[in-house]
Amino acid sequence: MAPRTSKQFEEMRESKRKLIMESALKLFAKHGFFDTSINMISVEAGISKGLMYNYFKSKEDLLRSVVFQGINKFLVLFDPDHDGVLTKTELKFFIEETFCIIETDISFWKIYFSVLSQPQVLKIVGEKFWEIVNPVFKILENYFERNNFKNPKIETRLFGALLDGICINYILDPENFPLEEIKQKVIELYT
Amino acid sequence: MAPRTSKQFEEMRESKRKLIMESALKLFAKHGFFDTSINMISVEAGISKGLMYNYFKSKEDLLRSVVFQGINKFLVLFDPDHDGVLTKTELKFFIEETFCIIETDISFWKIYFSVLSQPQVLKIVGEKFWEIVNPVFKILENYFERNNFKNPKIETRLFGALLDGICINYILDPENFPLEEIKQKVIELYT
Amino acid sequence: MAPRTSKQFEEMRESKRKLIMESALKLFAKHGFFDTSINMISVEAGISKGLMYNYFKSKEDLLRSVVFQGINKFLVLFDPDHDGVLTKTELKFFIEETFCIIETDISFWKIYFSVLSQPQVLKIVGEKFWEIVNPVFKILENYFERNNFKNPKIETRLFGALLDGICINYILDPENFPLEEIKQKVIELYT
Amino acid sequence: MAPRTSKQFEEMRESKRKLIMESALKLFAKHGFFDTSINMISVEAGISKGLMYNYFKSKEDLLRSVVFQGINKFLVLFDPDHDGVLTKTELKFFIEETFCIIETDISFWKIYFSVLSQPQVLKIVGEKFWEIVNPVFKILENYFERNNFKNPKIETRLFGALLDGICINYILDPENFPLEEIKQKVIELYT
DNA sequence: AATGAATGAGAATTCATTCAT
DNA sequence: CATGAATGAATTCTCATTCAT
Repeated sequence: MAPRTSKQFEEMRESKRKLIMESALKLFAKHGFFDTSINMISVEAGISKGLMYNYFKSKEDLLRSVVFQGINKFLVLFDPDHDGVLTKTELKFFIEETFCIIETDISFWKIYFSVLSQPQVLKIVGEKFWEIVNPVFKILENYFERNNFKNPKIETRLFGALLDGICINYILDPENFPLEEIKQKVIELYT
Repeated sequence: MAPRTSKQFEEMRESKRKLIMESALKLFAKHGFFDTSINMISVEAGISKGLMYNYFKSKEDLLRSVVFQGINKFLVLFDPDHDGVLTKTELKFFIEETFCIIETDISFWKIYFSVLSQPQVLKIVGEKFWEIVNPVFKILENYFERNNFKNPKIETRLFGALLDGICINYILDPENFPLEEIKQKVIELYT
Repeated sequence: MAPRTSKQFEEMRESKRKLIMESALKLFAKHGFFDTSINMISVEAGISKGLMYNYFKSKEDLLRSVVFQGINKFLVLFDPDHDGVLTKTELKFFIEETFCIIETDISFWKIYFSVLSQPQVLKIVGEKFWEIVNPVFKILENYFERNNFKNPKIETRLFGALLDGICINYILDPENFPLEEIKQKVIELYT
Repeated sequence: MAPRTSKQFEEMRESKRKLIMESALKLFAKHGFFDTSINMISVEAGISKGLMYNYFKSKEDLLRSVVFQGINKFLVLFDPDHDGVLTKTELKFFIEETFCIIETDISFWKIYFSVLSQPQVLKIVGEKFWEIVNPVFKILENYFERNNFKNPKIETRLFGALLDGICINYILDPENFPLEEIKQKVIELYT
C-alpha cells in the first residue's frame, strides 16, 4: 500500500480544522461566544474535547480564527484589482457582494458584531482588527475624493456606519428586513 | 425615634436600586456582561452580594433592568407631544438629542449593542424589546410618508440602520469618530 | 440574641483556614503536592471545593501557606533571645527542639523536602524561602566563629547539611531510623 | 541491501533507549517529573510520542529506569573489589568519587531527591530502592566497626545522612555551595 | 434589611496512552 | 519500526445563587 504523503496529511488536518471552525461558527452565532462551550463545539464537530486543542490552542484562538477567516473572506471582495483605486463599477460590485455576503454569512456577522460590542471579546481579536479595517477606509476615502463628494472623510465614515447598521438590523430580524430594496437604495445613493 | 414612613422606605429602596443599576451599567460596559461578576457589582455599589438579590431576582434580571431603563430614557426624546406625529422640528430635535445621548450614555450603548448581538442576551431582553421599538418605526414611517419620501418603509429602515451604525462606530473608537460632523450630515439628509 | 461580633467571625475564619491547611498538610505529605487534588483536600476538610478558594487563592497559595507556617514554627526555636547571638546552651536547645520537631512534624518535613527538590514547587515558594533561611545561616556562622571552629562558613554548611540529611533519612524510614541516638551524637559533636 | 543482523537491531534499540532516558533525565531535573510531559521528552529526543511506548511501558517506567540507571552508576564506585570489605583507601576514593558525581550528575541527583521526597514517586521506585541501598549500609557499618568507631550503626546512618544533606544543599544552590572544601572536611572526618 | 460563608454545577484545559495507518 | 491524531478522564478554578445568622 502506498504510504500517505505528507500532503495528504496536511489536507486532512486542514479539513478537520475547517470542520471545527464551522461548528464553532454555527454555535457562536446561535448561542454567543460565552454560552458556547468547548464541549458543545466538539460534539457538533463529532470529535473529542481534547482534539480541539490539537488544532487551536484555546477557545479564544478558535474565535480569533473564525473571525479573521470571515473578515478575510469579506475583504477579498474589495478592490479586486488590488490597485488601491476603486472605480464606480467596483464599488457597485462591492456593495452587491456585501449584501450577498450579509445574507449568506449571517452566522459570521452575528459573531462579528458580538466581537465588536463585547469589550472582552474585542480584546481577543485585538489590534489585528484595525490593521485590516483601516486600509479599507483609506480606499473608500480616496473613492469619495475622486468622485467629488464634499467631505470624503465624513462620507467614508457614514458609508461604513450605514453598512454596519444595515447588517446589524438584518441580523436582528432577517425575516422582515427588506434587504434587497435597501441594497438598491444604497447603490443608488453611492454610485 | 419616629418610625420611618412607608414612603421613606420606598425612596431608600429606589435609590439603592439605582445605585446597583449604575454600578452594573458601568461594569457591564467596561468588561461585558459575562466578565462582570455579581461580586464585582456589589463591591462597586458598596453593598453585599446577598443584598443584590433583594433588589434583583438574578443577574439576568439586573441586565434587563439596566437595558430597559436606558431604552426608556432614550424613547422619551421621541415624539415629545405623544401625538404619534413627528414634525420636521421634532425630528431634528430627535436627531440632535440622539447624538447627544450617544455621546453621554456611551456606557449604555455599549451594553445595548452587546444585547443586540449576543443571542443569549437578546433572549433575556426578549420580546419587550420589540414592543418598544416597533411604535417608533411606525412614527418614522409616518413622517417619511407625510414628507413625500419615495419609499417610507425603506427610508425608515435605512434611517434606523444609519443611526445604529453610527452609534456602533462611535462606540468602537470614540476618540477618532467625527460625531459632530456626522450629526450635521444626518440632519441635512433628513430634514 | 446578641449579634456575633466581628472578632468571632474572624476567629471562625481563622479556624477554618487552619482546618484546610491541616487537611492539605496531611494529604500533601501522604500523596505529594501533585497527586493531591483540591477535591481530596475539600473532602478531607469536610467542605466544598469552592470554599477552598474563599480562603486560598489557588492550590499554590495553599501550599505556600502550609510551607511557610511550618518554617515559621521551626524558626521560632532559633535564637530565642532574638539577640542574633547563639550561646552553647541555646544551640543545644535548638538541636533538641529540631529533633523533637522532626519527629512530631514529619508531615511538614515531607512537604518541605518535596518543595526543595521539585523545581516547579520550589519556584512557588520562591525567594521568600531564602529570605528566611539566610539569617539563620548568619547566626550559626557567628556561633562557630566565637567558638573557634576552624572554618565557620564550612562548618555552618556542614551543620545545615547534616540536619537536612538526618531529616530526610528519618522521613524515608521513620520506623528504623535511630533518631534519639543520632541526636545525642549531634549534640556531642557541636556543643 | 544486506539484512541487518539481530545484534545490530539490539544496539540500535539500546542507543535509542539511552537517548530517551537522557532526554527524560534532563527534563525531569529541569521541570520536575509532573511538569515534564511525554510530549516534551519525545521532542527533546527527536522522536514521536508513540515510539516512547515502544521502549518504555509508561511514564512511570521511564522514571524508574532513569533513577535506577543513576543509582547503579553510583554504586559501581562502591567497593570496587566486590569483596564486601571497605579499606580506608577505598572509602576515601568512594567519598572523592561521590563528590565528583554530585557535581557532574547534578541532574540525576535532583531527580533522586525528588524521588525520595515525593511519596507517589517513591512508590514507583519502590522496594527495589532498598534492595540496593541496604547492602551499602552493611559494608559501611562493617568499615566503622573494623576502624573502632564507637557506634558503627549510628555512624553509618550519620555518614549517609551527611552525604545526602550535602548533596541536597549543593543541588539547591550549586553556585554558592563550597563543595570542594566540604569534601576535604568530610575526608578528614572519616579517614 | 444585610451579610458573606458556603455550595456545586460547569467551564477550559492538559496529558498519558492508544491505535490506525 | 514509526507516527501523531485521537481520546477522555481528571484537574484547577469560577461564580450565580442560597441561607443561617
